[in-house]
Amino acid sequence: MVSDTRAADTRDQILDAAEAMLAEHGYAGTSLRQLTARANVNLAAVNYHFGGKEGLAKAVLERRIGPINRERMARLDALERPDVAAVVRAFVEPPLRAAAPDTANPDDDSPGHRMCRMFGRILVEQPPFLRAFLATQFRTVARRFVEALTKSLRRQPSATTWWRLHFIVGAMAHTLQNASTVERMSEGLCNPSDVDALVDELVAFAAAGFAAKAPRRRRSGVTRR
Amino acid sequence: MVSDTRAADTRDQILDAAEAMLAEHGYAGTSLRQLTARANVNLAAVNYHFGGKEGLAKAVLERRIGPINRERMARLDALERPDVAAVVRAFVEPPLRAAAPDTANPDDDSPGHRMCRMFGRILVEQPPFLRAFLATQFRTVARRFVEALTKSLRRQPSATTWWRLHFIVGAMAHTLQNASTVERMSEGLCNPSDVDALVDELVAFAAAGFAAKAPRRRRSGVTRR
DNA sequence: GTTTGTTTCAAACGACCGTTTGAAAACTAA
DNA sequence: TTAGTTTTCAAACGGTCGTTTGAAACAAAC
Repeated sequence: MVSDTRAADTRDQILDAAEAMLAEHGYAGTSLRQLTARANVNLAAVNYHFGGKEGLAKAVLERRIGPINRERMARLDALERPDVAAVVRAFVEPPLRAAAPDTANPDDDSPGHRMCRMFGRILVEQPPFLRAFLATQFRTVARRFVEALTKSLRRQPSATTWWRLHFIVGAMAHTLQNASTVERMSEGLCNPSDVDALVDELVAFAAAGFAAKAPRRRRSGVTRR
Repeated sequence: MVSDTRAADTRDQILDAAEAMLAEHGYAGTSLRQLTARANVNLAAVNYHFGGKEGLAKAVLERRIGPINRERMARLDALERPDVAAVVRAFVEPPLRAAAPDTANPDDDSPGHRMCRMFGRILVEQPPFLRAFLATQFRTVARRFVEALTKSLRRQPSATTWWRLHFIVGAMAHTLQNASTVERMSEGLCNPSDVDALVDELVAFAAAGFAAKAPRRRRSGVTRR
């Protein structure tokens, strides 16, 4: 055992650079050569510390997902009377909030922004080797929130419940990934940097959507499998 | 001018193969060699017909986005009394519906499924060179729907309106891309192949979210730029 | 048949990819 | 200092990438 800072330093530099590049170019679009150059680290360090590109991606995710999911759980547990909006907020706020931890110096390359874009990106890209990993990371959280949401509405878990949680994840991921798009299209009306407002918007939208009456089941047409 | 079918055939074979591979591996993850092998076409044909990989990607998108956006507009125009749900449906149904054009033979590799996954994938990946292209393709549609939605609620266009349209796009894109995830996590409760049900779910969710009371504006914290 | 223009094809180009290697360097513990 | 371990580094490996090239195959016009 060696209490060395060299290794930890390069590990962190690699993780930070990887987060930035995954946010911008995705997994397939990120090369270890650009990455290590940016991190001022030798190319072989990635394989030495993380075993390869896939291991690096997992480590990047692990470093962020854990704390966020723990905070989600904590917020959920802390709710005394959990109405829909509160549960939705417990679900969407931790990841969105992590986007702007640095209110004093909020620029586009702040760690929070990078982390957020990386998160949104990976959530939708889902390289094959990450599917299992992501599933284990999110399964229990998803279950608990589906439970809490159905209970808050005094309903039974159903396909509608799962669909709606899925929609919320999609809205969040797309927002994290493409915040600048909405700003451009709305010609500045929307300001993605105002995280408070963004969280309020998403919570209001998602809570109302979640509380909506479930669509009546059609006489189903084709049902495969 | 030569009225030849050779050229048109290889063009279409390339486009079909590209659609399938973009759906599965995204832009950066798709190689022209695998692509041309799958299309039974010479490697150089891509550069000959489309000028390169980027030109091919644009052509793949152009072939699908045009019809879908035209149908969105047509449906919007056809609404006599456009309430929120109807407008939302006019927006989300054409792309989702295009996922299952072949009810007689609906398997996972149907053109609709492939197209849909490609669409969802590109919408969130947004390779840099496509950003301008996508913006022009969607700007007018987005404007018209924001108009229609605000009118249906007798409101003024606001940041909230744009945010919510953005959320809907995100929910849709994420669903197109990760339909299998929700099926797995819900342990079969959700069946992404039942497009009718899926459209109803998304419309109910999105319409309710859109009609919700706008969140009251906080005393804003940081407002950058 | 010859000519002209279009489309296909095999081969190669240079560049970049992720990974491996073996030695040098840095550090710890004795 | 010495021995042993951990970490860095330059170099190279085998492959795949997108693109280019020049000749062959093809269709139509003369």
